[in-house]
Amino acid sequence: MKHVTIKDVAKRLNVSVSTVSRAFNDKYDIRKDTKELILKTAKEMGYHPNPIAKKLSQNRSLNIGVVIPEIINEYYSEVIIALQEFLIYKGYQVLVMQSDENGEQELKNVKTLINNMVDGLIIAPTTGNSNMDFYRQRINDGYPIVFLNRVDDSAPGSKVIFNNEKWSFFATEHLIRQNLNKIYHFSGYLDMCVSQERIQGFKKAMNKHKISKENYKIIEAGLLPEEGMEVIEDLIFHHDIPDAIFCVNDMVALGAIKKLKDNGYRVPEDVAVVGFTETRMAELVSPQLSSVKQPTYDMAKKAGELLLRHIEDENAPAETIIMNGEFTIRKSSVKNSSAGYL
Amino acid sequence: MKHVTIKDVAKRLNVSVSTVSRAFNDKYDIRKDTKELILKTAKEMGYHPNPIAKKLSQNRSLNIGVVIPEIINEYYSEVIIALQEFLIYKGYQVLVMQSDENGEQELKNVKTLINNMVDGLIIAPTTGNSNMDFYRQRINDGYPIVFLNRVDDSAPGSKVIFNNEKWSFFATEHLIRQNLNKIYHFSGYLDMCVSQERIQGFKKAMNKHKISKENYKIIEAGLLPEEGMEVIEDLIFHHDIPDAIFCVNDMVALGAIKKLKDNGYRVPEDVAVVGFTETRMAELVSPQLSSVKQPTYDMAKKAGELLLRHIEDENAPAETIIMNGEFTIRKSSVKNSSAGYL
DNA sequence: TTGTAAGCGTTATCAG
DNA sequence: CTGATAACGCTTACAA
Repeated sequence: MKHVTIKDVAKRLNVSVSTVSRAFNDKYDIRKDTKELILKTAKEMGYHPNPIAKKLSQNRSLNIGVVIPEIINEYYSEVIIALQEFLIYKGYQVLVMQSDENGEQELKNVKTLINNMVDGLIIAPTTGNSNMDFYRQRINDGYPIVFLNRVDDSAPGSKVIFNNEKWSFFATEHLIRQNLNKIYHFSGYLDMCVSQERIQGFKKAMNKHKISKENYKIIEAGLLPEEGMEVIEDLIFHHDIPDAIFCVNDMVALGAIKKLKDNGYRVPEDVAVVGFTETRMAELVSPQLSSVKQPTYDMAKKAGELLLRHIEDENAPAETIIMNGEFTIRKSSVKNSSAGYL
Repeated sequence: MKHVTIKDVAKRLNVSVSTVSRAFNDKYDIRKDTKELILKTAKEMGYHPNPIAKKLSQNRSLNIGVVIPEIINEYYSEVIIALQEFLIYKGYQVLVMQSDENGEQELKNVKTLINNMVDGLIIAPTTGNSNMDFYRQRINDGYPIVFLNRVDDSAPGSKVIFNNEKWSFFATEHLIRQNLNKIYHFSGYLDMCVSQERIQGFKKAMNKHKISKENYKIIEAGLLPEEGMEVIEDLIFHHDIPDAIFCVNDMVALGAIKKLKDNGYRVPEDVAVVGFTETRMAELVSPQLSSVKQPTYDMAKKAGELLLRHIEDENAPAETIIMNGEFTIRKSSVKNSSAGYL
């Protein structure tokens, strides 16, 4: 099973390898009929240019590395789909590696990809953003990196992020406007900037509506359903059930709803619940889950575009793109549906 | 930002490139202290062997291609995680491409990966298995390919598959044993072998228990929640609601449950429902969903092992590994919990 | 328009 | 044990 090489084709046609090479890269002058002949026989012989050799000689790989915190997460699945669609169309391969929400693994992934000569990286950092110094260095060295989500304004270089604060604010206001008394926020891990931003939005809404501190709470939950459940169990244990809960994401919200129901609380009648980062499940559960939807696909694509710009032009300026979303109100958060919120 | 190369290191230490190369590949003789010196200075200089060059000169890429039908699916997320874990540990990179449940895209993906000189492929074919002839050819040519899921016994080469028929049979029997009268199966796309196998298991259970044909039905739904919903709507429209439904997967089951509830049917009291291929959601919804669990992680890992065997030994015999699972009974399928099924 | 030959960063063969 | 040097398959000045 030998690979057919450029030499074989050249020999067969009694031309030089450069001619064959040129036939495959139309930026050089070459007579039209020789080109066609070469392309035709090459095809017959089953010749495919060897990308590895190409990479070596061109010193670029046409590969883009994508590093995500975890793959078992609809959000990042969608990111990968979007990135792949766009980048393959642009002639790049997409190499995906996942860090399992672990900073060290993330650094390993990034190094592996850099060693494999990816032309650029799109990174959604893990909780804690522990490798920012390393990234800052690379970016200063001129290595094309674009961050997606999971970083804030202060991150170096280009990035595409979601306006978490704003939409967290809206989601919270929706609860406040129903005159609910006690509103709790189940936040993500506190060392994630995304969590912090959502917390800020929550607080801002509380301040704007002059809700006193006794009437709201911010509780660190996490990102998983189990973590939402645990917090609820804890609250039940302390007889401290709020009128509404705004959760850092849908998974935590679904966990919370499950445990509430298991314990005889009705959603939304007893406790209204709102999620974030709409998953496919939001519409499938009952009650259907109110949630903030991010333009995941567009965000990823934007990140891809930005990255290509950096790859193609060393001096392209760093850009920060902040995107907005949508808040979809469904049953889980509307206590009194006659009030016109649905 | 020039890459430091083996030459730079050699020059710095006044040794030859081969010596440096040898220092990094311990299969050759080299004096211990020179080796250590080389390694040390190489590190200082920030040298990393360039995998691309390595690939070119060794004529292998240390890359494995993985082609999956869709990524926005927990099952395949888990597959990727497992494969990555195992293969990275073995010194390989994992390139993932998704076919979006489209045979042509799948073929493109496979060709791209082959052109990129992956050392082998793990493929979970899309619905219809339309590219089997192409794969058969490659396999005959000696190209290492292992199929995962989505194929049946008849597929060429090595494969790791799930015993769908058997576990579909068990799940169906669980419903029959509750003396439910009318049991319907919401199947996957009929041109998927996985669907066919699950249908076979369902039928086998019906035959064994001598259920007459008027009392069961097999309805093609698909793989998505929406498709489960549609079928339910149709049944409601025809006043044809069964006592139990066995669904091809959890997503269809969740869709079905949702629509049933929306229309005032209670699950499991009115209609018992069973899913397949346990997702994280199975435990989160109410009622919790009975489902068959596949050993996804192990299946993927096995596929990885098989592939490496083929890569390392051209003459390794093709193997077919059929794996078994677990059936977890939860509330959604137990009409009378006092009967001891829970 | 085409050919020659150097180079991309490694490994591997063969002398020494 | 170490050094030259020819591959690996392709691109790209430079010549012709």
